[in-house]
Amino acid sequence: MSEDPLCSYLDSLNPAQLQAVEHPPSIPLQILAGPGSGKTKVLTSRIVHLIVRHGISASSICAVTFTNKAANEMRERLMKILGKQRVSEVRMGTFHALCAMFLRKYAHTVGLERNFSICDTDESKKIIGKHLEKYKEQLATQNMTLKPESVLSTISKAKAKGHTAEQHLIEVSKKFKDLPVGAEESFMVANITAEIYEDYEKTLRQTNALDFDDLLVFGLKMFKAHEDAVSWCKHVLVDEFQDTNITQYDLMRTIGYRQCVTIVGDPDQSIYGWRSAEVENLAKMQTHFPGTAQIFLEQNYRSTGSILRASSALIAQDDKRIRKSLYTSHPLGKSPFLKLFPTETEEAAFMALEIKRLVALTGGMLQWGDFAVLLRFNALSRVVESALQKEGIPSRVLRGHKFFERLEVKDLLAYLQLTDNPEFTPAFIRVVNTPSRGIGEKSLLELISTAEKCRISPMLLAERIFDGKTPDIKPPVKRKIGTFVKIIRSLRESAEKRSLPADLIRLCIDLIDYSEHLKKTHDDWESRYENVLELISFAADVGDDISSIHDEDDRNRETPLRLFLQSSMLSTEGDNESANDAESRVTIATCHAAKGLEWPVVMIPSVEDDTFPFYRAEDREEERRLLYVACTRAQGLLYLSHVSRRKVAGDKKTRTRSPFISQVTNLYRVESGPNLDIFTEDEPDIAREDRTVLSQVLQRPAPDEEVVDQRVAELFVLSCRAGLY
DNA sequence: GCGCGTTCCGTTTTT
DNA sequence: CGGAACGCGC
Ligand SMILES: Nc1ncnc2c1ncn2[C@@H]1O[C@H](COP(=O)(O)OP(=O)(O)OP(=O)(O)O)[C@@H](O)[C@H]1O
Repeated sequence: MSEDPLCSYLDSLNPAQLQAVEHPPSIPLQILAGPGSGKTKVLTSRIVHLIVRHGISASSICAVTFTNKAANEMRERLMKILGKQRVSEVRMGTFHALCAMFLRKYAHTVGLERNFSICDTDESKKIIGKHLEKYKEQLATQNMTLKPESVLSTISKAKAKGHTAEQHLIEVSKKFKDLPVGAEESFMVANITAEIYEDYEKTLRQTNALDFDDLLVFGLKMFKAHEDAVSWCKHVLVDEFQDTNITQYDLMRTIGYRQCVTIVGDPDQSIYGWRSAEVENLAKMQTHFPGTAQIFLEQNYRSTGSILRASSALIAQDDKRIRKSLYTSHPLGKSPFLKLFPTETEEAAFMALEIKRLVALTGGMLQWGDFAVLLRFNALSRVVESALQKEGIPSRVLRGHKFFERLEVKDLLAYLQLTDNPEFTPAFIRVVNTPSRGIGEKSLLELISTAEKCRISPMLLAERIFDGKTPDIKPPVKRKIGTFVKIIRSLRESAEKRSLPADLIRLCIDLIDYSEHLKKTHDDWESRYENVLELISFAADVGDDISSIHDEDDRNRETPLRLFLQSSMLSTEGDNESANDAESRVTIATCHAAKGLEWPVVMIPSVEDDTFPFYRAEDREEERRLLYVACTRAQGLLYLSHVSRRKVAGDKKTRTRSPFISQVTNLYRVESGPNLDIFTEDEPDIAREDRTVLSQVLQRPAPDEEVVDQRVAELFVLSCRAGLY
């Protein structure tokens, strides 16, 4: 074995993994394998191999990850082998981030301004809601209503297939060509939706904005139209390929035009069908890339035998799936725990106490950060959070992009968006009267319609009124709008001097006296102000090296503000959290957010019917796969629980155990004896040999038995006291 | 135009 | 039960 990481990166790979890493770069490759088989590890090693063995320059490699977090982790792993400089040259990120990055540079090739804003789902809904008003009466004649989110979802699905508004309209008329009797209403809805799609696009273009799907659609257009945008690319690698949609697939094809592509994926882990992901892309790749090779990895390195056995039994119930072999050389370990509790309160309390018990029984081999509670949806986190808090266990809740959706964060972001892109009217509407300046609905509507008549943006109109270049509008606003214009101009001036985003936020807070505004308008201003501070610290952490294309020419570099706004729209909470922070707290997250991650101990509450599968789920099998993904995040111990009665939407509902689990236990009851039960109801008593198994699976030193005794005694004393008072 | 009280509604999953 | 939307009175 060599000490030099540039030589030893192949050493820890098994034969199949090695074969995948060394596979000829010019032959398209699919690495298909179950959870924990080292797919991501192989992808990372392959990048190193392409660079050091095949002499492909780092800047010619495009690595697509599913989340920003995954990109950061991969970057960190690569850093240890390749060094900071070279890693920063690899074009790495999500499809969305990569597209955004290149669209800044080549905006003109697809008719965009370089300072385009990214419109989030909330703003999109508002835009659609506005357009929807026109169709209210028409809908009312049929006693129908149409929700903005359903329109947006249709539009999003169309964009995921690469359909423009016009194409979508054609699709609609095709679909309804032989109008079935009784389908008049859905035809009307489809038509109205198609018309709104057109209106919505117009608004986005007018406001110099792209929505999330547009990043992909315009990115694809740009890569196709402008050869310079793709000619740098000598190899494309895509992680979590089973969850790509058609537009993303086309992006891969376009960027990987040299046919040098490597993808990794696992059909059993496809859980984003609801977002138009298509597993079929795997088969499609075989036809579009002739000679595509497949490599299967069958050894799981992550989990104990019994966790893998239970998970495999679970996914095996999906009878449409292709069977796959997956084994582990790890010991069996403790059977996954499956238990019923009366209500969610007892369930959560159990998890908290069990975490404490395990920390003691493992003599500190397990810390808070080694535990994850994985949920079907965010709302389930409430009880868990408070139960952990009550026991003094530190935790962090990964709420995806929700942090950036809080009103105090959105307010400040809107000021900055408007600073960067005065045409981004959604931001103008949000903040022109925040804090109150006496510009209410009437004035606002008047501003917007006047601006439309003059064919300029409301922001520019406001500036012109303030400058006296344009007459004031009906309810006079010149005085009131003056403060606002001055604020935006100060921010703009500072941004042009390439001020740091954190400083710009502080400046903004000062200029609008935002803390005062929060105090006046919200009782919970304290926690809201904490979010403001968190936004500042997020801004301080955004490095410009990772989110922009390196360019010697300073004039071609994006302003720090623009890069910050982009990452705030594209990143999720905890994306760039330090390992330190993650280590000291229990993680609470959704199963979706847990994709690709692993923890020594995983707990999944509410494994009930109507949760798994979720009662409104369109695709039942996808729900099963979701539970499978969650279970396979566990390395050493897995806990599933369900309750008899759960408070849902205010009233108590009777709940039953998830059918996915019942199917498995029924099967095993027939086939095996009681001791071979795939799940157990008994709380695992952690003895010395169990600690040994854990230390083996986690590759950590086993604790000193004396330390264990001491920690257990401490816990006993503490819990006796708690019992007394 | 603003602030407060009321009702009503309905709980996915995310870039 | 908790948040967003609405409506009423100032
Ligand atoms: N050859 C190996 N030797 C030792 N450990 C390995 C090996 N390959 C992978 N591992 C370990 O197994 C775990 C899972 O690896 P990785 O995350 O790459 O799997 P994966 O296939 O991407 O999983 P998933 O599909 O669940 O995302 C990691 O902790 C990794 O370090």
